[in-house]
Amino acid sequence: MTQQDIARMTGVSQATVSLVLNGRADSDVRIAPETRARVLDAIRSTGYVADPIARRLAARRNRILGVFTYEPMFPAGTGDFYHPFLVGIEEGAESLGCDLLLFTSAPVADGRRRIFHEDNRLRLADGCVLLGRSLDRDELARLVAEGQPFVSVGRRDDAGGPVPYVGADYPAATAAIVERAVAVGHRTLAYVGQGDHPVGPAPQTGLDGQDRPAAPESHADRERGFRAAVAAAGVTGIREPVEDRSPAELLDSLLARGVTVALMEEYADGSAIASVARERGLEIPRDLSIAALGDPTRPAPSDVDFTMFRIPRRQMGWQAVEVLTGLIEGTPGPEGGEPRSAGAQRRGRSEAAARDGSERSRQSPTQILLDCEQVEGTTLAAPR
Amino acid sequence: MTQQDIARMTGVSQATVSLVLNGRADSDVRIAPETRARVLDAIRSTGYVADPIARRLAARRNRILGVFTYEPMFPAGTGDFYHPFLVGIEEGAESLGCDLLLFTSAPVADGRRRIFHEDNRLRLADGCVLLGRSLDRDELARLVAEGQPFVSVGRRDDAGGPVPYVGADYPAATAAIVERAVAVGHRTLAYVGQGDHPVGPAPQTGLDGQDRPAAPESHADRERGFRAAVAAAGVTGIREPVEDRSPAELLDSLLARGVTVALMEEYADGSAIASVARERGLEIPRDLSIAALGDPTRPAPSDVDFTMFRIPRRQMGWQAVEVLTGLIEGTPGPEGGEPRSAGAQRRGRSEAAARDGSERSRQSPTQILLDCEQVEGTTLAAPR
DNA sequence: TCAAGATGCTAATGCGAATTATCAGCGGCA
DNA sequence: TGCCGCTGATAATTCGCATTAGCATCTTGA
Repeated sequence: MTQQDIARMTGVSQATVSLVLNGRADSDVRIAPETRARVLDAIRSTGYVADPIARRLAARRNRILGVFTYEPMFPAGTGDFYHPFLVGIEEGAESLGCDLLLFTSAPVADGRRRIFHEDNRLRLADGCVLLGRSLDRDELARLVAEGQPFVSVGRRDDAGGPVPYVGADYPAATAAIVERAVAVGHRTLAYVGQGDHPVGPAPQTGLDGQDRPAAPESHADRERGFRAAVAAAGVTGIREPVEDRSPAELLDSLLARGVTVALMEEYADGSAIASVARERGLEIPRDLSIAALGDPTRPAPSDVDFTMFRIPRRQMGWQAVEVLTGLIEGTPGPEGGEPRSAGAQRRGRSEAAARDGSERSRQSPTQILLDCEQVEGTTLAAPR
Repeated sequence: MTQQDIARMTGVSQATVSLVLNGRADSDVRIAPETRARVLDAIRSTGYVADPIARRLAARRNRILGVFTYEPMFPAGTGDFYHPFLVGIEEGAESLGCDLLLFTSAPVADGRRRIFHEDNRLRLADGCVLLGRSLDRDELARLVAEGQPFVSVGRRDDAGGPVPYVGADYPAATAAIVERAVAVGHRTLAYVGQGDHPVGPAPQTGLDGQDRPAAPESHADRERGFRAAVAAAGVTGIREPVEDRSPAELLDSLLARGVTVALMEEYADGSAIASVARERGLEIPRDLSIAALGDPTRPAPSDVDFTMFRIPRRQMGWQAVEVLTGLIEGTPGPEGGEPRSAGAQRRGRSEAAARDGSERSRQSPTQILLDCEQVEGTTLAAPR
């Protein structure tokens, strides 16, 4: 079944079938209503549908959004951390009438999937959503350089150009926790997380050579928010690394240094500390306050009602799709214009609440930070 | 970047570039080694990759597998019931070097997504995996009729022809539970599930008119296994519907009828019964045994260690992909042969353990039932 | 009555690759 | 010399659809 077949059936030309199919009714394209009806009838009766592949080849657009994840898409080990992002992405795609292409074919090299490889299939999609704790800088740079439309879920430092993203406002959310802690009387706070990289207000792009992998932006942002808030409040901020130490050792160190509240980069580490503390007969908000800086990335027991903030993961996914389609539309299509396909009419476009500042221009912003939801919880109280 | 560009750069024709790219070395296609090298160099230095779309148009194959779900793909309400299937599907696709296309663009009509609709995008993929408790018969029939390569995750009755599927062996798993119950002394067993449809050994295709929707195969299969096992053991099998009754009413009915063990079609209903029973001071294995016939489909408390069986969801997903690729390869491609694309070489094909009987022919089976894993649990004991 | 516009549709072309038929050059052999 | 066979590469075609220039035919208006 091709347009040619339909054309023969109805005694018109293939071009006419295409025009009718796409509901073209411009002034320079005229089809008699009865002809149109005849063709439509034939289309309906045969159940013909245009071959999306051929369509894409000719029209340069697909209504397919790619999704690339560095980790497996449906992971077993991350406690469904990625799941909410996908929910949001799916919602976004659905409301826009797009299909989602998961790049499961990307081969794994050096323990992670690679976007670019021989037989790269990126171009199958109109654009691409990137998911993962830390994205490869070089690949990111190449995407930017090639002008491939893409969006990262999660803020990313520039990579040879601004990287479009929809991220969570970790600095603000972390600062808010700090402020809450200070408000109830804490004066010695610890930031407990991976590594102990120097963190400045600016993205730390391998100025010092890229030998040591930088902390993922999501971590660096939290720490930055921590430092700023601590400085602003004039209290003591301590940095505690988690690697290579048992929860018990970590707890010892915290107590030894006089820390009264620990801000945990990773929820699961918070659980571990809490559990060790309990074993020692310590009581959690009383002897040591703990706050988690986000949802668990690794599976963690949920018996403790942590003081924390929640990452708006679902919304991030859905807004990422918004931004992406914006980018795609900005990219010149067939002749620098909007694609005309009738089926491609956007349905249910929402007014993506862009918070990144004023609506400075007609153009929608490509870098968005969303607020995190503060959770009261019961693990933060006045220090003894 | 097109093959044409590469061709100009190296002073050869587009055809030559294509031949080199695809590593063609047949006897009727000869390229001088040095020419080949020159072209390959150019390809590498420019980072050129063939446009998958154009490739598909010409070669008629994609390495894209479609995934269609009747419910939202990443649902919030099903307690991640579908998640393991997707994990398996992703694994399968990855090992085969295929991408996954989620048909999120399928519009919803009458409360469910439809496969067939104007502007159908099924053909984007080489084949399609179907996911969902109950698939639409008509759509299934149409898929069969059109010869579209597809596989259902979960057994399906014929629909105008055999439906390829990878399902769980519910009859056997349910029968095993019955046997375990009988072995410890139960004589009056209840099957508690939706509806109360007559169930025969054969698929009940609307002989009686399709007015009343048939039970989904997954339910019918369990019930069939139940009836058969009960009959074989010579004990009493009772049918209890769950709809329109509170767990309390259901419990009353079970006890009134002298049931000593309840086999719960749906895990969550088992939880509900157990909790009501406890509230009344009944003890669960002692006063009433309960077994769940599969993993929870709806979110359910997991505090009870149910006697049950587990659906091999992940494996089902991954085997479905296996079956699907088998079907796709069976379907004649360009000229009834195997596609030649160099990139399309299958990697990591496994010996899909087909249990559906002997290897009767070269052709791999398209209807597979996998064993469920029996879980001992603590909710089945001898009756008082 | 005739140019000027509408109207309705089609031929032709291109998208980027795969594939096939064909062609030019070159030894070797009779 | 002329024919054959072999090598290496290319022109041409195809896939199914979108798009545009343009060709008839039919109305108008003056």
